Amino acid sequence: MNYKDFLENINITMEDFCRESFFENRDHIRVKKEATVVKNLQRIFDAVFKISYEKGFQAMSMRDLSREADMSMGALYAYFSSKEELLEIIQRQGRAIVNRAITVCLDAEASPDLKLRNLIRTHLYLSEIGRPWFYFTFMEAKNLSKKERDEVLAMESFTEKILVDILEEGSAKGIFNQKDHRLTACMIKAMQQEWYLKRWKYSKRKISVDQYADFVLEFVNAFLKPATTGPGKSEKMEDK
Amino acid sequence: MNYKDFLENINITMEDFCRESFFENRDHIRVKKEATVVKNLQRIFDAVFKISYEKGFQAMSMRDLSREADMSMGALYAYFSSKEELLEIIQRQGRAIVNRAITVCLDAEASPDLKLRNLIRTHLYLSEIGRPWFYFTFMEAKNLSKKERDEVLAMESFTEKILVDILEEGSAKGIFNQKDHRLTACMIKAMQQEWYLKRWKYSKRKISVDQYADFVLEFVNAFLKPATTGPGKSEKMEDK
DNA sequence: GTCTATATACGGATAGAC
DNA sequence: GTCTATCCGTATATAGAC
Repeated sequence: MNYKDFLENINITMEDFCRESFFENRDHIRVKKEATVVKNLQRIFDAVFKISYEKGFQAMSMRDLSREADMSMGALYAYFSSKEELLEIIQRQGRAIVNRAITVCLDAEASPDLKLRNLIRTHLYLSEIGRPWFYFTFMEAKNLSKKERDEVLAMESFTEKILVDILEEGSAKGIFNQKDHRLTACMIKAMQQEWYLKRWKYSKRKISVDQYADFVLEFVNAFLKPATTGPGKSEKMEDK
Repeated sequence: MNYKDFLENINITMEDFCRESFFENRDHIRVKKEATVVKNLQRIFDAVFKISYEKGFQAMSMRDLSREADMSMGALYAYFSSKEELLEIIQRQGRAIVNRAITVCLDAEASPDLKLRNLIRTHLYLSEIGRPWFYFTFMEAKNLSKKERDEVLAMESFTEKILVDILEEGSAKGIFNQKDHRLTACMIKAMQQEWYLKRWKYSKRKISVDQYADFVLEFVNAFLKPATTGPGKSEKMEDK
């Protein structure tokens, strides 16, 4: 699997994001025509991501947003009832999509090393498509209400747990080493986050998400390789 | 070296931080008595870190700060001329201290693997002492003026460069492998950042900074170990 | 040196015209 | 559905008393 394959299989665009947001929140959205809502939500969300990337969600005024999205204040408030609700809608919708994509990519039949490879790639590719959202969520999580913040933490635990389960399975089968699986999972997550938190750096250096993913996998596999004290299964747990 | 040794050798306390801030900014600080300034700066900075950790610097009002630091608005403004200046003072002072500590820990005589070990530990231990500052800087860098933001980026490049140099030296001497040193440096930095960005997680799990440092070193070393499959350097534990 | 009180601007949110 | 005009609270920053 590479990024191109991934894009062809999973089909998630900004438009899907907006359309789903519309269906999820249609009770609260005063405008009723789907096409209009989708079009405007797209402008709103793009503007939120852009301004938040530059100076943070808290520092973004509704007037900033109105200017960037090219809509009046009044029009904006037809789509959400408060700035906080806007934040929540974006967070919730993103979580739903990530959740779904991660769950779909898990294949109970595959071997642990394939599962791990698949999961790491999927997460990186997902964060490449939805980079603005991933960055936004990481930076703005602390501004959420307690209830919403707990959801973010639950998400973090959820993805970590999946990694740990795979590592344990591989460890039991002798494919991976017997080190601390939870810490290993944390390192993997740190490397995944690095990709969307420092994206500017990799853009500048022209490192593609595929190159990055390959490197992370190599890095992780070097650590996971079981101790090969004798002439046993010394190499290659590797690749498709 | 472990955290305890580090603490005994390097002596950096919050008070030092405040005293140096005073000397650096005495022109702009209306209060002149050192003891008073140091005491009050400490209250101010502690309060800034606390509130910013909870809701971010932008969302912190000067009234919040006044309440938390137990000083009046008027008193606060005797120590800085604007909220933005306050932010800059904190950022600058922290950078100066980190810079000094990193530079001091470099030992030109040591072997690359020792240098690397030393540098990774120093950075982790430093971020353990100055956790509030590290977290703060990461999260609030985007709120700085362009000039200050460039300083943060320069700092990032600086520490990355030191890592890359060590990796190259080790690589040349056959102690490390021949992989992409810049990407390796990025992975190391990502793992260092993980420590102060997700500190709550490790506190909850009772993982000490020493345990974390050991784990990171093990992780990194597994990757850096030169391929020793046989005579000659047949790399590739990898394919694709 | 520190306080209280206040100037002034800007924030989120809404009413009502079109 | 969208716009303009506006309400009103809260923000930063300062003046002047003590």
